[in-house]
Amino acid sequence: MSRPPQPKLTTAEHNGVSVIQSQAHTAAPPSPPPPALTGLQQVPQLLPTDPSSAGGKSPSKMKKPSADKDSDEYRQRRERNNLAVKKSRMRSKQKAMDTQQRVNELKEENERLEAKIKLLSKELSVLKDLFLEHAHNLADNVQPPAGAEGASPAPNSTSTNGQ
Amino acid sequence: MSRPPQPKLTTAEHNGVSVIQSQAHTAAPPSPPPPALTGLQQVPQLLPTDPSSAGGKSPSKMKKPSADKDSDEYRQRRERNNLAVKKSRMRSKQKAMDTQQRVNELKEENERLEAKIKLLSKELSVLKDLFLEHAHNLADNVQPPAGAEGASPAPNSTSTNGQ
DNA sequence: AACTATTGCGCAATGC
DNA sequence: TGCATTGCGCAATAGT
Repeated sequence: MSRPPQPKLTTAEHNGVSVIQSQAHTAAPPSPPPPALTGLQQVPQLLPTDPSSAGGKSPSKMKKPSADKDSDEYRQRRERNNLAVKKSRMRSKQKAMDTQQRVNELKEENERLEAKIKLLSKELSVLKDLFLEHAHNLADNVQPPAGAEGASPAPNSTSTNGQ
Repeated sequence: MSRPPQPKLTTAEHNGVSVIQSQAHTAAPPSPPPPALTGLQQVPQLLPTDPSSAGGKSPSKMKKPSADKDSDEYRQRRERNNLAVKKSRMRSKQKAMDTQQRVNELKEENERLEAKIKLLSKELSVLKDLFLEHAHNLADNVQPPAGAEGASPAPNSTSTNGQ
């Protein structure tokens, strides 16, 4: 909502982005325009009041025969719009970049999560095995053979995880 | 006078994409262009050869003073470039959308993974608890009357334990 | 009704 | 040389 209600013409500096708005949109390309080359530029040269308008239909409509587009307000509006356009495009681009970045972040997180899953799965499987073993021991026999291997040496401390 | 751009309505039809290259790029937006509105168009009105060019260096260079932009090859090149531009922009936009979609997919996957992690964690915790319980039983060995958990050294001998 | 924000488009410079 | 990208301005339109 930060909309500077007052369109102060002149070098407008909205944010940190400097928008050098040259007076005429003669375009100010990054590289110095070759002075002797392509001295062409879009010369709007619009029609002041449409000379060949069909037979003056409803002649009462032009407040100012001399001001339709060739000056003043028109120019001002154009300039404002140009600024708006620039801003909008910048935003758009920024957004695209942000989205891309988000993809990267999400990808990373995904990997992390997957690793974690792997770990947990492993732990689970180990515990389960131990359990089964135990159950077997209990069920199979009741007498612990002296040197029974794989029996139940000692519950020991579980590996525990490292969450 | 020179209203050079006499863009003969070459209704250029390259592909399926109709590029109505009307006389002036008055733009032919999707919606029907108001016939009686905005009779303005960017009239390129370029400068023939820039009179103020530095001293006529290598004067021999203009094959046709009358053909620089107002016709032939120029127009063709423009048209091509316009197509290229359109294509490029379409691609760009498409890419942006794809990226956005990717974000959504990744987000979903993320949620899935997290759910899985939660599940595994729970399972693990259950098993661990069981284990601990068991360990206690074993450690306490013989049935503790009721609340003799302080410690019962009991050199034990793993035996006679009824679950 | 007046503005800004978006969007499609063409032009030209520049990057391969 | 030719297509691809990119910045830019114009105009139509959507959104407030």
